[in-house]
Amino acid sequence: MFSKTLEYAIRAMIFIAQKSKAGIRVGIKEIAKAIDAPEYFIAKILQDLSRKGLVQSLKGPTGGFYLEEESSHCSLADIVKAIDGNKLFTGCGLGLKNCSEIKPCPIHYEFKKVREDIY
Amino acid sequence: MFSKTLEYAIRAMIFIAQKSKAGIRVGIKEIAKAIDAPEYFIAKILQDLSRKGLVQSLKGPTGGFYLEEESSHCSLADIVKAIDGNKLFTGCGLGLKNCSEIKPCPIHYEFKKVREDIY
DNA sequence: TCAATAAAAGACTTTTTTGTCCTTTATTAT
DNA sequence: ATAATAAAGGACAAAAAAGTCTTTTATTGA
Repeated sequence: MFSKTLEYAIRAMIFIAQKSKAGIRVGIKEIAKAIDAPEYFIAKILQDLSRKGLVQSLKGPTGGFYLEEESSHCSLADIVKAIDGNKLFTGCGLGLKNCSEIKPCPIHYEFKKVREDIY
Repeated sequence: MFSKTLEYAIRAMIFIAQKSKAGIRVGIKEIAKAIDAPEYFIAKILQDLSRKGLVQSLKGPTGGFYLEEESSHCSLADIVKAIDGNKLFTGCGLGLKNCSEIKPCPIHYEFKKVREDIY
């Protein structure tokens, strides 16, 4: 369903959100341990999400990752889109190029329901 | 959502089912062209599905792939399970090992609904 | 029986995803 | 100022997925 990268990203964002709500910034090591993900790998992922503005970070001692008020309303779909683009929400379930509402593939409407649920 | 292998598998199975309904066996080349998939790759996939009994095949001239009466009732979920195992239907949406009904992950119930829809 | 045909099987190569390490840059507290 | 800390960035390495090619085996029709 979701790629490893996306799984780690969602897990990390949830963890950071919880800590951030309590006013605490968390470092990569703590995050990696808490969500059971490879440290250097989740670091890369968070760097990416940070550049895209979904999470905030601060270098140096007492630094770490946290969510600004604005970022704390980020949805699961926002994370999916930041990591994998929105092919999950716009692409055909069978990967067909010319599938559309007018020319639907055999699973078009069922898949539409699934994708809307994820959203 | 689905891997390329799975996408091709589903597309091929649908195509074979249609042809088979008309009593026609179809060869790899025809399938590959019809579903727009790499010929040798879909060959591998169908060999696998053939071994697992989801599709039938016959070698030699006039040979090809087809569905027996029995196989023609195969569902999309059957194909998913044959290719990817049933991790999509039993695993946690966030990839957590210890997620369960008793100890659900943050998206457990939403994901359950999605997976049931796919099924 | 033999040549032609088409799937099965096995060995590959390429690309993508996943995971790791090392150096640089920014920040803090002393 | 400076030493310690922690994220950012870039360069790799390993594993998995996707794709290709060649040889073998089974079947058919002439």
